Amino acid sequence: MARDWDEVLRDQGYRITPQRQLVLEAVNTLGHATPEELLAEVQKTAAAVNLSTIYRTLEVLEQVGLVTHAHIGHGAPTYHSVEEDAHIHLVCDTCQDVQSISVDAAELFIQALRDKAGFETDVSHVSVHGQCAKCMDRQKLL
Amino acid sequence: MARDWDEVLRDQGYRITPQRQLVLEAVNTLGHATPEELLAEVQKTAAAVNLSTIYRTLEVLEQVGLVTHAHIGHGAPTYHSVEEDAHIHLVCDTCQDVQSISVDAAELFIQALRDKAGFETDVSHVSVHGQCAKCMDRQKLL
DNA sequence: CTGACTGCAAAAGGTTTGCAAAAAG
DNA sequence: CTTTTTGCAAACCTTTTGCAGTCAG
Repeated sequence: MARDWDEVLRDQGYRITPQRQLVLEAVNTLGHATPEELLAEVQKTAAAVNLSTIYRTLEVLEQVGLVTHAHIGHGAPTYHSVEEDAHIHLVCDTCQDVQSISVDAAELFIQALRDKAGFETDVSHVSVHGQCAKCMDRQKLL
Repeated sequence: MARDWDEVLRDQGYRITPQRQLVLEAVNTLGHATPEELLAEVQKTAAAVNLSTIYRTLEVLEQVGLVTHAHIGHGAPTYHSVEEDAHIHLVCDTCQDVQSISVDAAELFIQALRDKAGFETDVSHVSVHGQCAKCMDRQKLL
């Protein structure tokens, strides 16, 4: 779990700093989180850390492959640990709820994209907009 | 093509204004466009139109079902005519290129989401991030 | 006429940048 | 000691909002 994340950074010429460690831990702790939420989490331990450091750190962590992000709706992106199970976001455009499902459901689809377009999908980065079961039901009642 | 778009608006209690007509025409003309691009297009005809009108108009047009939007990457969303063929966006995270493919490739996937999660996908709103064929090749050369 | 719609300017949200000080190796 | 990284403040970009005037019906 707590891999040699510092190795990964060092190998790419990056330095090890408490800020980077804290951001990475926050991503792992929160599972899904926006930069703002990560800031709050990090500041529980180190109140002096700045938002711009969060952004710069996430950029680095993403570059070396320790985290990924996905765009869920209009607002801020959410960041995930790479160690987490890959998942797909289903975003309900009516109630704004987000549910995660296993990537299994998309296996064939992803294969099709690879075959047809030579496109290599970043599985953890897929978000599908639509309407969730709850909101579908609610609509039927009208 | 030039349907009774005014009917659609009127039926929902909205008024017909030149701005709404121009924005709708711009969406149809441009195919894919961000609010800013739509503004530019509209201003070719009516220079006084304001950006906030574009936003408010798009909201209305989307509500009555005359346009849809999809999130492509970090930046601004792009709007499409509903009359256009539904398509899925493949966004390359390396070169930022966007290609559109037919929704056929996703039929089974969408069916799976419906079965497993009761989730009704808004097909024209799906964007898939990853790496395009060109960038995959380029990477192999290194 | 009356309420919906627009333009304008200001605010809000999210992200980026320049710079000097601090810290890593 | 050199170079990266950080904190801070300001800039930036996109979107939203309040308000007074305008226009569609």
